[in-house]
This record gives sequence, C-alpha cells and structure tokens, in this order.
Amino acid sequence: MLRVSKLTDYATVILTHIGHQPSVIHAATDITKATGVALPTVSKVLKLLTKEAILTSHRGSKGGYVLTKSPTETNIAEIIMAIEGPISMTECSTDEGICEQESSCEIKGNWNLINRAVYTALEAVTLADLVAPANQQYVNISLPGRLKGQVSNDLKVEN
Amino acid sequence: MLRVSKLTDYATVILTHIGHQPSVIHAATDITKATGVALPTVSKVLKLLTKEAILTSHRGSKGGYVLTKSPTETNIAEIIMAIEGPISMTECSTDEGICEQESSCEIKGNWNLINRAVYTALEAVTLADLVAPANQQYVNISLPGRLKGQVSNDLKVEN
DNA sequence: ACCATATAGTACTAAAATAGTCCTATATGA
DNA sequence: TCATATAGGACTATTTTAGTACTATATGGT
Repeated sequence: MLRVSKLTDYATVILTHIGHQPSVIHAATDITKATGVALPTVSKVLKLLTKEAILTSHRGSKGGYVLTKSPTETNIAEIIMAIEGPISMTECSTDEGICEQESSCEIKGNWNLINRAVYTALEAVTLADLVAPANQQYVNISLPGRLKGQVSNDLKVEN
Repeated sequence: MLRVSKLTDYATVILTHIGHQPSVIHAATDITKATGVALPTVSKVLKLLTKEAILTSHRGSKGGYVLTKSPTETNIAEIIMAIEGPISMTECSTDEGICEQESSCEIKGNWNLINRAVYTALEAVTLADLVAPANQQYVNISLPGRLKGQVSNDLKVEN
C-alpha cells in the first residue's frame, strides 16, 4: 500500500510536538507524556533522528533534544530517510546485483523516474506544514515533457 | 524506504512485456518464459490485475490476457492499487478507529496532503512511459500556496 | 568528587506482513 | 469430449518490523 513504517509515523508525531516549542529542550520522558508513545519507542526514534542530524541531543541532567534546523527547513523526505533509509520504490534502485534480471531489465530507469517524482513531492512538504493546523491546502503538480497531458491538477485537501 | 512490494514490481515487468505487444493475447506460460518470473507468481499477479480490470482475461484454450485500456491510459497509481490496495502512507489514513490517539491527532490531515501529492505523482506516469526506452525524462513539480517556496524544480533523470 | 539524570549503543524477542506454492474448479476452442 | 488455460482459495515459509531490555557514557548540580 505504499506506506511508511509506524516508526516514521511516530517520528512525525514527535517532531510535530517538538516543532510547537522549538526553543525549549525536550527530554524523552516529556515527549512520552505529551504524545502517548511508549518510552522505549520514543527513545529509538529520537536516536535515529539525532543520528541523521534532524535533532541535536544534549546529554546529562537537564538534557534532551532540540531541532537542528528550523521547522521550515526540515522536510518530510529527510525524516522518512532518517528512519527508513534511502527512498526508493524497488530494491534494484538501491542495491546492485540483487536482481538476476538486472542486465536485461528495461524498466529500471523508469522506476528511477518514479522515485524521483515521489521524492520531490515529499521534499516539498516541511515540518512547519505539519505543525500548522491542517485546514485547506492546495497542491499543484504538473508534469510536462514526455509525461505531458497526463495530469495538471489543483488538488484541494480538506479535513 | 517507502517501497512497493515485489509483486508490484513483477506487475510492472509483466505489464511492460504485454505493453510491447498490446494486440496479441498473452498466456501465463508465455509471460513466464519472457520475463523469468516463476509461473505461480505470474499467475497470482495476473489474477490481481484482472480483478481490478487492468487486464482482461480469456479462458479456455488459446486463452490469455490482454490490456483492458491502452498503455497511455493505464497509470502507475492504479497498478500499485491493484496489487497492494489503497495508496496511503499511514494506517490512520485508510482505516478509522485503529489509532488510539485519533481524536487528538493533529497531523492526520497533513498526511492526507502528502498522500495526495504522492498519488498524483504516480498517476502521472503511465504504462506507455514504462514501455518506452528510458533516456531522458523531465519532471516538473511545483507546489504553490501554503507550500510555496519549498520547491520548483526541473528534474532531469538519466540512465 | 559524587550522584542523579539523561542520552548512546547494541542485542534480542515477538508479532505481523509478504512471498511464494499448491490444489481444485470452471470455462473454451478444436 | 478432451486438452488447454484461467479462477479462486488455502496454506506455509520467510522476511521485515516493532517493541523491549540492558549496559555504557556524558553532564550538571550539590
């Protein structure tokens, strides 16, 4: 179903919480109370985000985590990558030599195109967008060139 | 890693093969020989694609499968949905009542936005694009409105 | 200097999703 | 009516993912 893992979902919840108060330092225990996500899980997510420099950690008493960059500079693509690794839809796009048909595979390059389109869409949404209330948001995506005529929509997303 | 299942990958390989000769009827055994994918697996994929009307089947001797629509009218989004079900990145986007925090969840609506952006990107690529040789392809994605200033790229994808 | 507090790192276990296979029923053309 | 080919369902093994636990290390305050 083309989904992200639960850990990634937790990551967005946690980062949204931190994003509401970017200037204060957040300990793992505080985040647990605020989000309802179990402490070991919160801990795991925070470590992954820190490793990829989305968060910056402070050890010791009065320690915790803060955003490395501002919410507007932190996008969804890098959050997903921090938790799940490189974004690609098929194995052959990330690793060489896994697929026996690799040499004769004619659609590998086309998957790369799809990967890139999806990546760009994800890169365009930032943590600031998640922190803000979701009312009406407009997204326009158009693909010219060889892909012309397929789509050119203004999408209106409400809830 | 935001990936599709192997079955979906097989589906694109199989559909690409059929797309090369849209006017002839393809039996499962022929597809096995042409693609190298095991017969039971090919069979399973073909059934799923037929159920969602991407392929049309003909039973009996001299039977097989043909595309229901032309390659230009068959897009990646519907292929993924045929194999994997609805496209959404988080469970709460498809099913109600799964998440305990649902009532207080503030980012659900924003995931819907992301889902829609990804869906549109996938909908824009057709089977005809997979059948054609992948040389240079240009994709332009721009997100105005609240998401403005985040991206406006011409992506060049080569291989 | 010591100690309480908080993150870092690693290893392990349980659960869920996925892949792949097999068998039987049904339809069709020669 | 028979050989051929799809339809449908059930089942099993494998892989991935989630979640937990434990030990080490760093820091600030007393």
